[in-house]
Amino acid sequence: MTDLRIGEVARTVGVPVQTVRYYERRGLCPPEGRTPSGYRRYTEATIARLNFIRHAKELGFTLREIGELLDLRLHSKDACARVEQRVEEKIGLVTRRIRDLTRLRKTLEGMAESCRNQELTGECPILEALEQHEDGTP
Amino acid sequence: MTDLRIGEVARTVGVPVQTVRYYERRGLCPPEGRTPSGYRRYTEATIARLNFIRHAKELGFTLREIGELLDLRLHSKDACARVEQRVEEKIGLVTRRIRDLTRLRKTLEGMAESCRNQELTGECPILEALEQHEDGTP
DNA sequence: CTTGACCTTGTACCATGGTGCAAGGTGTAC
DNA sequence: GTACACCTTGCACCATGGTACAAGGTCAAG
Repeated sequence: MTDLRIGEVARTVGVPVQTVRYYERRGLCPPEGRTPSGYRRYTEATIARLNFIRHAKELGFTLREIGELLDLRLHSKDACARVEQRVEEKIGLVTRRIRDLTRLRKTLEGMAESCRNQELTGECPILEALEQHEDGTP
Repeated sequence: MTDLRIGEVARTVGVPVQTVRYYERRGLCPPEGRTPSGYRRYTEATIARLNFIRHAKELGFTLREIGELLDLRLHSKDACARVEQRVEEKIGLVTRRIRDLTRLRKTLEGMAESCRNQELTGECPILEALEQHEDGTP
């Protein structure tokens, strides 16, 4: 299995090569090494990494957070116990997001339901629906 | 119930006044009106609105998306049916995020579990754990 | 009627996450 | 050896989401 150059990995995951280099500067996807002439060498692992980054970005994680998630993987050989603690932190973060999104979805579903039922009144209960959303960020 | 000035609402929700004005420029929180001398007038509703914005931002929504969510509320008097369609779209978006985050959490939980079990091997199964995350964005 | 806290507009600046372009080296194909 | 696609670095520019600052008006207290 020969290694890949930057253009190939970029094309595969669908990002510009500049973005790959930008992520490298941010420490998110270091190349495997360099060819004698200075070209960056990558493997399939980089493609998985870039797909993970793309995915995590859509979920609202910052590049910093994504880096931390990826570091859980990179440093894994060192100390499982220390890694585990950070994994638990991330689980907490993700759980909070899921809970908030679930709450938001519930509100939206209430709105849809209200819309369906009250077409006659002309006054959707939407105004109050979002008001419940005030507690927030524990 | 007298109305509020920008400093009061900003202090209440914990954002700088400039941010409130920025959100106004972005169409996210228009003032109720102006005093004769030109001060912006707000009500409690603005505070709910700003809290919603703060909250939604933490969930990874862009200001544009937040504006669309808030518009569902603003234009609600017009046409419930049209609103309902957009609400359903948002439900779809939120549902997809919840699903992806749930998947990520499952992966993280697997990582934590592996860490706990395999402290002897020195080789956490973290490297494979995230690989499953490749499908993605339907 | 001045002081101080607050408001106004306008403009400039910042960090994050890219995107593009110029100038030049590489590498294979003809 | 000369196209051509691809790579390199470096620097400039962009949008988003703010944040800060200057110059000036408002208003209640003393």
